[in-house]
Amino acid sequence: MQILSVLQEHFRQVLSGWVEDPEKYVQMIAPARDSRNGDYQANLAMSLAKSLGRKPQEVAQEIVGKLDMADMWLQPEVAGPGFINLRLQDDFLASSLPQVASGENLSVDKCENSKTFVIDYSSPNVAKPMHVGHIRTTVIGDALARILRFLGHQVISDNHLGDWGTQFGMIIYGYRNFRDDAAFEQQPVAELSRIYRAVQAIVGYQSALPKVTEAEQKVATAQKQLDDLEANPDPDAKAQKKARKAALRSLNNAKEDLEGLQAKVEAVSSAPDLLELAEQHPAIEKKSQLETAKLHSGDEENLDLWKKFVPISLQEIDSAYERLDIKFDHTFGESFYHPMLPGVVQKLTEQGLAREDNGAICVFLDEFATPMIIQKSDGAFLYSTTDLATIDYRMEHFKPDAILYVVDHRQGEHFEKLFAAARKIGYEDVELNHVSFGTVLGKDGKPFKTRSGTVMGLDLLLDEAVQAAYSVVCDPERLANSGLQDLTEEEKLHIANTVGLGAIKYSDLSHNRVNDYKFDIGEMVQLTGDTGTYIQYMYARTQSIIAKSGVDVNCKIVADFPVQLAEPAERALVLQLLQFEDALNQSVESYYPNVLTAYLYGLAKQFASFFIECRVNDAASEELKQSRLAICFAVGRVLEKGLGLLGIGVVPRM
RNA sequence: GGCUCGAUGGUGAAACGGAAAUCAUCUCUGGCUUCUAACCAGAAGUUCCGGGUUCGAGUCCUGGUCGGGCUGCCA
Repeated sequence: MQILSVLQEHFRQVLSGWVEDPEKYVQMIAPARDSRNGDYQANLAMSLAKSLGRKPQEVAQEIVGKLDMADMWLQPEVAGPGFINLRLQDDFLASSLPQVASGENLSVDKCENSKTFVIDYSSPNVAKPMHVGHIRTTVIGDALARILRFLGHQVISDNHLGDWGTQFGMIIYGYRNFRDDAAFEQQPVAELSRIYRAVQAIVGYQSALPKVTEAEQKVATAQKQLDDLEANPDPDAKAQKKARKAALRSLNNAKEDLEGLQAKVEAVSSAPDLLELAEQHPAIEKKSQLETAKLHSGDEENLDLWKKFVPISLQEIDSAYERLDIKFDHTFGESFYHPMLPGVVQKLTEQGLAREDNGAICVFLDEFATPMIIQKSDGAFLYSTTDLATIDYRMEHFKPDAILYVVDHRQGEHFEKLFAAARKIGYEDVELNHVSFGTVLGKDGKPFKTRSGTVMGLDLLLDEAVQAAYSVVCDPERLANSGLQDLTEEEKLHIANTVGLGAIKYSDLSHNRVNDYKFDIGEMVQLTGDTGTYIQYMYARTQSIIAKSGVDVNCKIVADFPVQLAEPAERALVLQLLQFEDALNQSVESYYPNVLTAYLYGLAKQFASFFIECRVNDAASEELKQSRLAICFAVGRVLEKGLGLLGIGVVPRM
């Protein structure tokens, strides 16, 4: 049940007919941050008093006097400047636990106004290797889809594959000119990947090579400027400082540019086979672009190659999804929308929403200085064109209330323009939301991205996480100390897999998505701290206690166990269990999965306190033992379900 | 230049405008050897700086500083 909404309803009844905007005040009720201030707190009396011109404490008292909530609450208390502190009755908590322990949906109600969501996430480029950057969109999108579904919403997940991009020109060119037939026969995925990387490296090499000298000069110039500045400082100290800073900055920029170029050159010049190819195939970028253009204009040979390559690349992508347990309802890639693009441009032009400017077809938007270009001067369409076609398609076929785009924050402006254009077209009722997220950084704080072709492929990354999990969780000494020496190697591998993959997902989801975050596998699999591993471990402990109880604990039996809340740790734990639904709702309100991870971590920690303070299997009485078993069982269910909604599995022993 | 996002103990993070800023981690001290010690207690802050709004500001507004991103034909 949603305790918060029940509580808000009590206040709504008191406030309506008394104040103008009761909703505004009802929103000021929240779970107490500190248990010393009750279970929930209403912080509305202060601001209400202000608008009424009365004393806050007096107003708080009056509200408390009018509240009728003896059903499940203790008498509210007014504290401090006018806080109303609310505490649930122990009887209510105790009698509600069986619903969590036995109820089909863990006492979570299906929401009343179910909405239809289209969630657009993951969207890898076919034929480009997947890497760490794809994890965030995939994991966040998947978690949102699962949570919204569990709450009773209709969710359509759509993987907007990049299957029509310029990478195909590169692969087609490479395939024609330097494929290894035997390799392609045996391992087509690997061979295509090799071809793609080779062409990409050569493109980088050929474009970087002529720029190196210039970049070196820029570094020298910047260095000289800085030296001059230090030799002849500006008499004005402040101006000098500013000028020096600017000079230092441009020097650093120049150095970074140069290093980037050198890395690209180095990547090829240090590999004799690539160097040879680079010399045999000058202007490979241009040639690749021609192949792409041919493909897009319907050239049959290239189209045949495309049809041959796409399923091969998809195999690799699908195996990653399988490992991560990710499923989509639809996978409409860019190629799916390609035939609709001329129509989109034509329609917008006819409606007067788009017009030609400098050879390109643009949609001008009042809020933006630059237009959204929907057709290039060479006639080619862009990402924005495809996105508009996609909105058309989704609105027509899915009739959604909301479309969520789980895409990194660099595309913020693109989506703002896209949404503005969509509204102009007439899609005004649908919620269009860019669920943006920050960059994944390496341990050094720099973007965890490809520098000179040294990409950490997704598969390797997952392997590494599983391995790290194995060494932490399956450490022989630990297993011996924990009574787990009987685990077979197969079981250990299963545990490491669940823990390793869970660790990556949890780490990603537990960070506020708008911030950048550092990707550190070692940290993620730690058994202490705010990690998925810790929560999985606490789950295993609930199961371990149940297994040792000698009682066949299951949903049906637990429903009849009497619940006692003698210890503070028991009460706090049960309260937390009943707040699961509140946490889920808050989590999807603005699409922040870290709200749910924080809840689960809190629950796990609360269970750890309970574990220390409340003996279960040698409790003072049989009734107390049953009560505590019911609590353990409910905690296990909520942890399992909560992690499950994040796409993370559990194991009974670890 | 314009737009935009960020800055919180040494490190990494959390906090619908609410009370005394919450956790983890490192280091140090002290505890158990009890259903898995993966635990418990103690030691760290001018929430980047200045103004403002508010009964109340890490949170909102404004001006700086620093950093990331975007900025007409990439996605």
